Amino acid sequence: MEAKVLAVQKEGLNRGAWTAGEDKILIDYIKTHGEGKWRNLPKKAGLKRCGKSCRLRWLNYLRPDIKRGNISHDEEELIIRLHRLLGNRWSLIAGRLPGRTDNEIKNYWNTNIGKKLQQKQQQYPSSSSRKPAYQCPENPKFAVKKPVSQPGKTARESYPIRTKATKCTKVFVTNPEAPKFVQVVQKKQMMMETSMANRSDDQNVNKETSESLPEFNLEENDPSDFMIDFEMDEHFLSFLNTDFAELPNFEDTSGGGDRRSTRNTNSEEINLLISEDKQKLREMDFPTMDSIIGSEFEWFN
DNA sequence: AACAAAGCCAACCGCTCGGTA
DNA sequence: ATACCGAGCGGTTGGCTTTGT
Repeated sequence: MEAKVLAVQKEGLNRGAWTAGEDKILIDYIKTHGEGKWRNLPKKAGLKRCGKSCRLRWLNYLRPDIKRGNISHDEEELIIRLHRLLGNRWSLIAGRLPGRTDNEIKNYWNTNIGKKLQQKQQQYPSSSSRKPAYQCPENPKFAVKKPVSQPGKTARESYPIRTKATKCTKVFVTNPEAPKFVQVVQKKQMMMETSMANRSDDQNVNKETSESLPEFNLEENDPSDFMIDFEMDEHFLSFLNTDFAELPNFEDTSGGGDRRSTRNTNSEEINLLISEDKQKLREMDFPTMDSIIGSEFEWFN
C-alpha cells in the first residue's frame, strides 16, 4: 500500500473522486478531439489522471447520452432475463438497456437484484433443484459472489450507450436431443437444395438422407430446449423479443411466408417432409421466447 | 442529536482480447 | 509465430450517504 502511494506520488497522478474542473477539462477535450487514444489523452488534455481513469469517467459518468435516475421495474425484469442468459456480462446487458452503463447495471445487480434472489433462495432452500438465477449455468465462474443489497429505485429515461462486448460469443442449450433435431431440419433443408439443383435425383436423395438422419422424437423431448449454438450478437439479442408464433415457419403451410414450401412445389416427397416438420412444430405449441425465459423466474416476484 | 451500521456507487485493479509490427 | 500495446471487461474497494437506534 505504501509502495502504491509512493508510485502514485512519483507519477504525480490524482486519484479518487473527480473534481468539476477535471470533468470540464475531459469533456472539452473529447468534444474537440473525440474519444479514444486514452493513454495519451491525459497528457494532451493536461489532466493528472491515467488514461484508464479518464476513459472510465467518460463512459460511466460524463457522456452526454447517459441519463441518470432509478431503474424501472421493466428494466429490472430485462436485467434479470439477460443475466439468466448471459451471466455477468454487464456490458452486454447494459447494451440492451437504454442509457445504462455496465458499471451501473453491475452495481444495481449487486445491491438490489442479487439480494432479492438470495433472500428468495433462503426462503426456499435447496428443496428445488433449480440453479440460482444469478448464476450462469454454463459457466459458474460468473456466479455472483457477494450479493448484497437493498430495495429499489425507479425509472429513468434513456437510450443505448454501448453494446460492445467480445468475450461471450455463443450460447448453448443443454438438451442432448436438440442437436439431433437441428440436424434433422438442416439435413432436410440441404436435401431440398440438392433436389432443386438436380430434380432427377430426388428419390436417391430422400433415401440417402432418411438413412443418415439421427432419430429424434419431438413428443419425448422438451421443445423449449430447441435453441442451440447461437452466435451471441445483436441478432441473438433481438431474438429475445421474438414471438415465434408470428414467424412464417410457424404459420400454416398455405401461407406465402415459407420459401421452402413455395419454391419447390414439384417435389411431393420433400414437401411432405417439410409439412411434417411444420406439423410437429405446430403441435409443440411453441412458446414465445418471453415465456421460455420467464419460466425461469416464475418463482421470483 | 449523536453514533453505528448498512447501503450505494464511483473509481480502481488486474486480467484478457484483438490488432499490429 | 509471437511479442507488444491499447482498449475493454468484470471484480473489488473504499468513501460518502442514508437509515436505524
